[in-house]
Amino acid sequence: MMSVTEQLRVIEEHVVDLLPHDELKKKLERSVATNTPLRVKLGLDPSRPDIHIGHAVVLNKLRQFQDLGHTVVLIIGDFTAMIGDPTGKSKTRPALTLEETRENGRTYVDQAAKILDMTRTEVVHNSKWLDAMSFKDVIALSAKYTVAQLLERDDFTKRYRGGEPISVHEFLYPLSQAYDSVAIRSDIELGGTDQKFNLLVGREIMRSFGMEPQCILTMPILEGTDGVEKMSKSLGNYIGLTDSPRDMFGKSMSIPDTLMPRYFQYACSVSAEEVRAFQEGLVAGTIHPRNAKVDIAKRIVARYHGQQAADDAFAEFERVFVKKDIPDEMPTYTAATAHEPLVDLLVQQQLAKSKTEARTLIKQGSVQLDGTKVVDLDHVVDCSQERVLRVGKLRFLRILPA
RNA sequence: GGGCAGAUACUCAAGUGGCCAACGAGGGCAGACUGUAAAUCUGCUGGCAUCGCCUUCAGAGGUUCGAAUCCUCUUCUGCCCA
Repeated sequence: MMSVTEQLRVIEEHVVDLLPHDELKKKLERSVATNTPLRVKLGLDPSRPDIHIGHAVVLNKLRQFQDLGHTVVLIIGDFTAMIGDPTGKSKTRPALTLEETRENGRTYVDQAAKILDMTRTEVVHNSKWLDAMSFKDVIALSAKYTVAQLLERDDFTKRYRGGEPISVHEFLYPLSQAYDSVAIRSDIELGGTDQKFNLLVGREIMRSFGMEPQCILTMPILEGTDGVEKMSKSLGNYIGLTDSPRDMFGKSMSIPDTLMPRYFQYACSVSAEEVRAFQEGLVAGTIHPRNAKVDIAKRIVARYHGQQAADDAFAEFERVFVKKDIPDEMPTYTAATAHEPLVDLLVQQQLAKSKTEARTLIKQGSVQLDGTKVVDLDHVVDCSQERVLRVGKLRFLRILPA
């Protein structure tokens, strides 16, 4: 096992908050002295099963803990997901059944396994202890915290001031998450910076249960490919861990230039020195912005699909977007008849949502057949031979004769 | 329990009897340009259809030649008083 000083150096890299620092040091010292790994907690929300490179920022940090010999405890929030939404952002997130949350939890863990060492990972469901609590237990738990303390949370404050509704059960989420820490005897809990409040509640609750409080560690919330909102599936600005190499590469290339340092630092598994060199190169102009972005895109693809896939994705990108050629692979459609009206074809193959949209696309000159723009709204496609239909920059369809 | 205010398209937000498929902003999509699916500029953004028609402004009724706009009830939300 590494020395405490060395461990701290690794742990601190790229983090936003690490509180309280000296408590963690003590825990590490004890861990080394007694040869006992720390229990490192991460809670997962299984209401959305797909994880993206934003989640990966925290998962990478967990992996570092594992490489230092510590134990990761993944808590699948199946109980909390059954009840509904904690953030209040989406007002009517549907409550899931226990089975759905279990299923989502499984796929989540499968994806997390791309990053974590599963031999050093415990996976638990919080329904195990939360479902077992009686109403009396819940009241006893909620007596340990005050409304004023809960209202300190940023989004509660904002909503309260803004006259937006806050349901009582939303107050219970931080408490239930805190209780998770009690249940698994957490030494340190990780999360995004948006979780800071919830993580700190965990400390208070653990203390009131007579336990040594956990330390907390937060990682930055990675912005999505739009460069503004945080990365999330529902906003459609995410790069999924299971995205194809082509999509991963293309999405990476679509980030704003200003975001490149962030992505380089948090999505590319690089050292602090590399980050510094990268930023200096950009500022000094010795690194061309486009090459910098290609570098980032390649690293991200290589991280999840391997170097070969990264090189292929780059070559494909060059061909399709720089040379305006057509991609290697695209969806195919076998024509039902020899002649099909273009508008119907677009809708039927989901290249347009409605006929009106299909007509708009044609009018705007976005539709190409074998590289030639089609502007006739009533165009009938001759499907007696193989054709390539293109809509916009991204959507392709190979049409095969009947 | 009482009083007041509000509910508009993906989001925010105008619109208070006809000129409203509904201003504007964001988002999304597309075009031009480019170093890129970046930035910038421009267009489109309910559906069907080559005039035009159909379905929308929380829900259900009603008034009217005509309503997102007026009335009644219902549902939901916020604020104040208790």
